[in-house]
Amino acid sequence: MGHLPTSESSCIIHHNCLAVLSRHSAPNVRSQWEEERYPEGIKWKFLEHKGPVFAPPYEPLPENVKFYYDGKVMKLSTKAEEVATFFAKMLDHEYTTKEIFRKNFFKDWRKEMTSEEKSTITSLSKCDFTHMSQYFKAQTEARKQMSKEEKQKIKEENERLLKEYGYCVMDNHKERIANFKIEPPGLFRGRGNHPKMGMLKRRIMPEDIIINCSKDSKVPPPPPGHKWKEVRHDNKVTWLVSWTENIQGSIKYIMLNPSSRIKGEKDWQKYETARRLKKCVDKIRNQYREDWKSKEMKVRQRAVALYFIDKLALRAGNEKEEGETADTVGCCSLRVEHIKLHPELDGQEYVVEFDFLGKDSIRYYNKVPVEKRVFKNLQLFMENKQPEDDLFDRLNTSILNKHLQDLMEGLTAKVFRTYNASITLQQQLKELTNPDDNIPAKILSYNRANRAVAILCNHQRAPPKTFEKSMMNLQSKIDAKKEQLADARRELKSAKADAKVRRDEKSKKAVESKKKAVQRIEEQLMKLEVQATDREENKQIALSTSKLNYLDPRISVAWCKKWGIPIEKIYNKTQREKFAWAIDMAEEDYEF
DNA sequence: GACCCGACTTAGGACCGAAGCG
DNA sequence: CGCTTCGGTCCTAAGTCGGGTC
Repeated sequence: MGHLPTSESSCIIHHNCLAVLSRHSAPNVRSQWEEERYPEGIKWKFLEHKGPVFAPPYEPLPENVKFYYDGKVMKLSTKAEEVATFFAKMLDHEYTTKEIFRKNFFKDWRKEMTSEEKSTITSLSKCDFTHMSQYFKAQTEARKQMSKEEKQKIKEENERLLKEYGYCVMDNHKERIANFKIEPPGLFRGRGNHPKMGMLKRRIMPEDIIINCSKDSKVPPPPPGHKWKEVRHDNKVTWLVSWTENIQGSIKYIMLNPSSRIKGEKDWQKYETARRLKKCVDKIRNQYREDWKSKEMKVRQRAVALYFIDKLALRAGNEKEEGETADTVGCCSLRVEHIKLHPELDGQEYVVEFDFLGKDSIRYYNKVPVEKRVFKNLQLFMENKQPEDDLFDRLNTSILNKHLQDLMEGLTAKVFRTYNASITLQQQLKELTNPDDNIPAKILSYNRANRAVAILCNHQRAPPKTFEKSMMNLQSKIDAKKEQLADARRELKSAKADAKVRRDEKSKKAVESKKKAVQRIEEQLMKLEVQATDREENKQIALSTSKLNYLDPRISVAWCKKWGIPIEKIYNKTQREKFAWAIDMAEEDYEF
């Protein structure tokens, strides 16, 4: 295998290049630099990789694992059996009880059956997968029980695969690939109420695969007996491998890891755009407030939508094809049924109550007081409409983004999310960091600032399955600690009384040690209570998404430098790799 | 301007090994 | 030591947005 360097050292160079540039440069210098290296949309000059790793082939079940139809044992053809195992593996999941899931699955399963199977198996409810399911559970159990040596062997095999296929060379750099393994076949599980749940996600073959690499590279060979769909040499894109998936008909890609030069630069660029927005956001805000009064309905709708995007960090909200995906919306696709207007609510005037499902079917629920003009406009937009009608019927993301482009080069709806997230972090850090705090307390403040952003962006998570239980465990620990404290206090009291009577050194010492014990227990109790609050506050909030995608890492790096916090306390290894550019370039006085 | 497609970013959940705790 | 909890990684779905076509 030709050009892949074995040394890691070649990776280091590019971060320093970024750092050197950034210290002296205004944001636009960078694009000049980029233009020097890559004229008009060229992403690389050299690209070589080993191609994808395919999912392991299907291994038929052992003879003794039975499938039953209508109470009778039935031996399935290999293809039908494979699809049946997908269902059997999900039997415990409530998915498999859902009407749509079952219907979609059964339809696709039947396509894999032989004609005899098809004529026999006519009802999913007569299928009994429990024996298969038990077998897989036993397998999982067996895997857990594996010896250290066996586990080590698997680990080594994975490392070998990573070493062989997990890297590529792009323009003199050895780079880590993000997802070099092809997605295995299985049953599609959409998020939320997805109309396609349960459909068969088919096995991807070399014949489905488009390879992208440079002409002067060593083209990866397809597996023996197979051919690639196509080999192309397109240096205007960053992907190495692509294929078309069969559920939505969309294209999937193999691309580089976030630590790569190409991703890092893009990330940097994203934050630079957000910083440019910072410079003109006041002007833009004044503008959209003016537009609330416009004679043109289209302009008013645009201005109200933009206000929501800015104030509430809503997503743009592209139109979606009905029936193809879960019914979710963003700002421009809000419908009348998603908001309620309250002229007065809980002592506040002009409150808008939002209730809709956003990306990933995550609920957005918020009651927001808005300015009178916005409120009146919303009333106007809703006049003579049905609940299922679009709130902004004269607006879509393309109109909005074209307008934004006129306000600032490179401005789109999502830049507001990046801008507001980053500026919020910066403000919150300033506000919450207490210089006298020790390091753990400062980190707590950091997490609080992070949390403020996560709430703004509505980054939620399902409460961990064991949340209630673990909360109860924690509570009983707290209760136990309280009792312990009460005991310790009683002991202290009696020791004091004792010392008063005896007046000797020994009893004085006893008092001192009891005092210390009380203090220690008080501290432990406080720690537990802080932990409980923290956990409760974090119950439904996911911090990682904003940390990874919305917060300019230079803010965090600067904060760490300023307060002497080791960067490792804020970013783990993966995150440090992704944000290497920022760690290199940000000084303690960095301002977003 | 509606529609479609391609390329890319953003997203939450499953899983698993390590750390923490009694 | 055995249990629970935590944190990191992997996985892949679901968005955004620009460009092309008609």
